[in-house]
Amino acid sequence: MALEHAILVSLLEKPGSGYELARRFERSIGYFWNATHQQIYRVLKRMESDGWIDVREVPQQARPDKKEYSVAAAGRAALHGWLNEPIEPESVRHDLAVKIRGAAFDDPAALIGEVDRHRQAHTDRLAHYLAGERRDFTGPEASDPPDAGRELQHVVLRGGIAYERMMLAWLDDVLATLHRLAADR
Amino acid sequence: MALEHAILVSLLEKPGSGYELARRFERSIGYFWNATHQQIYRVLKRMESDGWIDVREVPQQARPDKKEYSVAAAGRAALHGWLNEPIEPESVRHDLAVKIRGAAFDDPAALIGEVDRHRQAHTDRLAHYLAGERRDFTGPEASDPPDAGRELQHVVLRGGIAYERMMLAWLDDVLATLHRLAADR
DNA sequence: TGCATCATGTAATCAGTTACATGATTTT
DNA sequence: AAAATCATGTAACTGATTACATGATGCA
Repeated sequence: MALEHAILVSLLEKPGSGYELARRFERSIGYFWNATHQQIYRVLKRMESDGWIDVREVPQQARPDKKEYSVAAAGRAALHGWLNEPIEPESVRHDLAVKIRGAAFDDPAALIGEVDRHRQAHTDRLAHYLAGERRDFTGPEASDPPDAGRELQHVVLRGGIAYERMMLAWLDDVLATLHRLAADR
Repeated sequence: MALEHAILVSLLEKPGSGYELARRFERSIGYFWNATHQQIYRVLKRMESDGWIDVREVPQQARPDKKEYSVAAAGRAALHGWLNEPIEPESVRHDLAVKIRGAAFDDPAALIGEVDRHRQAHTDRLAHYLAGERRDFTGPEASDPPDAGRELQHVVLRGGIAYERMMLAWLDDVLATLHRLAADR
């Protein structure tokens, strides 16, 4: 399990409340890791009682108070342990691939709309990533010594960009195949 | 949930036992959907009691008897329903991406070995896919009318190939970044 | 007045993983 | 003699999803 670790990394990058973490998981981090607020609150509670994170009550005006979490020494140690422990190259779950193979036993043409929707979603994500890259990773080049955090965030973002581009190309391939099957029969 | 549906598709492509399904999930299908035998046996039982699949006891010589499952009318209907119901473009979980960002708060160089291991795993998978493509999708071209099942299986396989190629290129990018950070500091 | 945002949670259920369990045959 | 393959399952636990619940402020 690694939701704990994803939270640790996010809190090391910037301390924040459960609510803020949930929003980060919806946006940036959420593209390679997702979690709902219910899940996050539960895990934060466990992490706190395990001494991985510290809490600080932050009173706010015109807003409910929030609990700001930050990483404690034990949390850093836990992250260190996890980083030095091998993980399995993840086996993905591509629902869409199952649907495509399933379409052989149904109407392939009926899938076109669905694939189009996915294509649109990936187009949007790609645009979102590229905007983020332009915002955060252009301008003042490599400081010396280089900022490791910045470099590493950038390489992860480049991964997201490569993934979306690959998906778009593949979805075009899928659409061409579906159209071909719909045409000649 | 879609394990049921993945099983339906697999059984439509070819009826088989729980054990055989588990093996298919390890090999071909397992690259875009994974499931253990325990999970599969449980789901098969539920699907059977829901009337989605039929069972046939197959006695074998020199081997334990097996239960061969095949898709019933209700199962086909369930698949049809699922195919015509939109699914969310999946949010993936990239543990490795979390580790890479986490390395900013630890030693980036320590991650090199791990990333190398992943690179090797993806190289192996790519080779496996390409071998499968050569075996199953070369030779006698487009029959007329084309075999929809074959075409759709091929386009899914092309997706797997594109994914592995993208990952290899990205992991090279990651390795270059890690080496750079390890060198100048 | 109604909806969105900020902020936190509980409870129930469902899905997935790990461990345990059995037993024959075939291959090294 | 030991390990791998074929074949099926149960039990316990952990993780994830969905539904329910509350309550203030600010905007249209």
